[in-house]
Amino acid sequence: MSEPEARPARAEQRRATEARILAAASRLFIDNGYERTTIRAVARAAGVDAGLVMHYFGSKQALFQRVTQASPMPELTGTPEEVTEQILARIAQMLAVEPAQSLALLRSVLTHPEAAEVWQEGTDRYHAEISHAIGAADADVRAALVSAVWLGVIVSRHLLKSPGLSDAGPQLVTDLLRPCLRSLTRADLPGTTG
Amino acid sequence: MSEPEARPARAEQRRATEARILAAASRLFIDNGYERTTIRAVARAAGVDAGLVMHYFGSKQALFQRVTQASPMPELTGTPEEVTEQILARIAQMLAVEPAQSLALLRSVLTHPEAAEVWQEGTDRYHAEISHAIGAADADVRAALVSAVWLGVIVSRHLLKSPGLSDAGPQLVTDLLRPCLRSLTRADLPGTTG
DNA sequence: GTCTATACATTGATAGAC
DNA sequence: GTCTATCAATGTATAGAC
Repeated sequence: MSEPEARPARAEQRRATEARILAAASRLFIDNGYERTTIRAVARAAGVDAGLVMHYFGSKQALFQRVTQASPMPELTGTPEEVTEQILARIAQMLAVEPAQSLALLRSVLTHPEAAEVWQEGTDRYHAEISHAIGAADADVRAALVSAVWLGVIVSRHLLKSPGLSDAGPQLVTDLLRPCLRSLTRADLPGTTG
Repeated sequence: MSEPEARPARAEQRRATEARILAAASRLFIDNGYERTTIRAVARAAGVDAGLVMHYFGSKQALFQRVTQASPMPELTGTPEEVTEQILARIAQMLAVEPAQSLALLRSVLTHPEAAEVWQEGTDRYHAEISHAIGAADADVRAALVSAVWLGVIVSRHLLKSPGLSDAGPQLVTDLLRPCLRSLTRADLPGTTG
């Protein structure tokens, strides 16, 4: 093998270009979804040629996977109350800063089959952990509802940009959401004082 | 004007064909969304030609509007408790039978700009009514959260077909959802007995 | 390592024959 | 009232020049 240190700039430049393409693709996938995001548009936004994008990532779907692949989430474990707080903390985090990978996936989850599949896999483990913490007969329904609430809040805020929710502070939102999620994760209903 | 009663079958056949096209379009828009639904596929499913679909509806977007135009919903009004029950009743109804117009719109709400616009208009009035019933300082955030929960539940059940939620009975779901929504529509938190 | 040129399929939409 | 033929545009993906 000849001098590997002779051309360190080559690999570095490649990584830089690749990063620019990924950033541009992420933005476009988040804003416009899978179908409406074209390779040409990604290339233009990244300041490169469309052929180069294909050369680096192979296909549009592969590029999408690279953008949406999320780091494995930490486990949800403990009592129902503890799990609820872990979920609330996670929601607060996703409200504070835009979760790029999740948003890119969520934007296309209703219209791109591959995105729906990845989403399913992710929520399956999620459901199992919540359901296990609840431990009631209808735990699976409750876990699904917790997941549905979480989905609705993130989608409404970041993607639909619902007025009144996109401006609200994470602290306020999680405070309002706490009793709501508590009622879902507690097997015994606290009773409605009506 | 010559005999208008001579050809009653003409108009009737046209209505029948139009109805078949609308039914096919509805199914495809619900299942695949706006982008992935092609005029050709609609025509094929309806057993007619693609040109005929264009001739009847003018454009793909016009066809989409015809499919997604919903009958105006009844007002939400009364005390927070009453409004909550009205929302729960509406959710129960949408869980029992597939709400075709809403689902066609919801499937594309994240990826089709026109769908997002129509959705916005619909939820604006919704928010105003809920917010008015709550009448607290953070009423707009609460109303947006109620809407987010509603969105998450319907999407999870009918579009994402979340296991554990797509099988559950409407009665069980609304019973589980009641304390959750109550906590959002009551300005005074009932307190978490932890 | 980057870009040009292009093949190939599919789309929405139009014009006109029957 | 229904269908055939076609247009113009756009998409992904590939081959090859620089």
